[in-house]
Amino acid sequence: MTTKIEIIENETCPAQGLLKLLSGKWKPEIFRLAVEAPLRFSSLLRQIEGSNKQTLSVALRELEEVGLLEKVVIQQKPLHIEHNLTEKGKSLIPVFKQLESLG
Amino acid sequence: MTTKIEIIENETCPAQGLLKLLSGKWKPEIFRLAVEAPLRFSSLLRQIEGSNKQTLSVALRELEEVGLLEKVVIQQKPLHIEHNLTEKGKSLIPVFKQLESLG
DNA sequence: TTTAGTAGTCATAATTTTCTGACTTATTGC
DNA sequence: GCAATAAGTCAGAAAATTATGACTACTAAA
Repeated sequence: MTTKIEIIENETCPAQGLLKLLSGKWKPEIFRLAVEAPLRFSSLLRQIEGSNKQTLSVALRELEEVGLLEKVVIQQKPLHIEHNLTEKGKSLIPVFKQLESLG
Repeated sequence: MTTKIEIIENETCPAQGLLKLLSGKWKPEIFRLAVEAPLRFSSLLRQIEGSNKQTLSVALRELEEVGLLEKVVIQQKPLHIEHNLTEKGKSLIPVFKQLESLG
């Protein structure tokens, strides 16, 4: 977490950046759930047991900052907020699939 | 680091495990160098600037514990120790390549 | 014999990441 | 009005990760 995006300096390992985007205690889980369906904050909090508001909030923000998720405000009566995979986020799905096939 | 391998419990995200193997400040870099050539502790320490003995030592041990690297003692006069990619380790190379092609 | 290199370990310290609980704003239902 | 849900923020505490410096054991060279 706190993936200091501003300091991308001396990035000698090209895969390291991407790997960092998905490191952090809950990010892979968040990503997996995002592949299945749009994310809602409060249901995420219920789905990922052991997690907490603060960390999920920061993780979502960071995943958005690096362009893997995007926040969508659904202008309806109760005003929903969804966090969806972006195209960049979707491009990571095959990598995930590959990781899953190993293990 | 300190990838508590014993506690693999409630692993709901299948890719999370693999992702964790390569998370940690220096592991992706170590992995990348291991793809290029067998690793030697002291040269690794020189190659990865900003790193330190302790962390590298723990990272190497953990990468070995999860079966991505293997320690090979070369019984020659000055007694060398090499850390090489295992088959499992090699199987991750395409995933790395994919990660690099994105970014 | 003193120095240098390899390959580490150990205890402790500093830094980062994650967690807890209180609090906020807005809307809906009773 | 009062409680509940959604979607958070904030400060501070706790836990995990990473870094530092000292030290070990062995070999080899000067």
